[in-house]
Amino acid sequence: MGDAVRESLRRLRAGGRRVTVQRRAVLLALAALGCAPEVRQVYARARRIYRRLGVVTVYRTLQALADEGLIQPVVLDDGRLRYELRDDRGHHHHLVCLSCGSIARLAGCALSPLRRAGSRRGFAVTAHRLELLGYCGRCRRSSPRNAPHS
Amino acid sequence: MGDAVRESLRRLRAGGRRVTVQRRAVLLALAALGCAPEVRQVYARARRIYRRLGVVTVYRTLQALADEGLIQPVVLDDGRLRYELRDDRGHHHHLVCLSCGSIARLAGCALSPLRRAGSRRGFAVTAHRLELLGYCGRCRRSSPRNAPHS
DNA sequence: GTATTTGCAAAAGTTTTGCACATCC
DNA sequence: GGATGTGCAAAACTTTTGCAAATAC
Repeated sequence: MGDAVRESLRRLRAGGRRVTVQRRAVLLALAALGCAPEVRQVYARARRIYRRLGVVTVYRTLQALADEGLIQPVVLDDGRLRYELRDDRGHHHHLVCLSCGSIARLAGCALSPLRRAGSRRGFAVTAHRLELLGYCGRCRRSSPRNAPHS
Repeated sequence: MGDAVRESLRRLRAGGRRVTVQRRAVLLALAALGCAPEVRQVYARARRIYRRLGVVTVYRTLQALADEGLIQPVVLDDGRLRYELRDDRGHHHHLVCLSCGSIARLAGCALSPLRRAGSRRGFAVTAHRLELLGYCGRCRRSSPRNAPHS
């Protein structure tokens, strides 16, 4: 089990929540899946770890983990619920490939001019969401596939 | 009827599509609603213009209008489908209030550093999506309400 | 032992599809 | 007249909720 998962379980317990096989499975699935998998993917993966897991439990577990601040909800174009593990590399955005749907991490965040634009209009910016859409290296080399991530 | 709506109808016809009461009603609703209303809001509003309108028609009309490039799909945190009229003021982002859910237009777009970051990784950025979340002027003045837009 | 968590079934939503009828051009 | 659109009902999905049984601590 990865250190990140072990640490999450510790913090879960510290938050007064119980550690169960189901929750461990969901965390392991999130760790294996990387950037912003959707609930159904998490469910499928976690079930390979604990066969008897139900979808409902996955929804509730993800909600609980988000409440504890251990995972981050992410919404992309398809509008489906996605979550990803928060790690010590901190805040980041995503590169979403329009051809194969792959999602990669993009460090860095140059939004100060936009935040200022918000302030000028009396709007206090406390968070933001940004995704860059386009074509990943692999798809640019081959002919683009027909299945955009939406 | 606004010029924007009249122009949209013209382009719709030019695209080989038919102009119907329903489509006119949907366009008028979009024009009245402004930034990124969700389908249900469009439906409610359009029905005030043409009583016998069905939701299904709204979904199909919005899809058709988007295919013609007359409206722009927008996805926010709640994951619901939203659309807004495209106008000649061009590309823009949104200021979304976490307290009252209001959505305002934010002109300007300073993303070149991020686009470059994408290119460095072999990713060709062709589009992006950005929302700034926070509290609008009205909500900052009063005590924030309990109903975030999600 | 007790509060928390799970799983099932069922509900609540949103969005899509099939098909007969209407309507635009 | 013929292709395009509409409306209804019903399906397909995703996400939420109620409740009895199971389980963590």
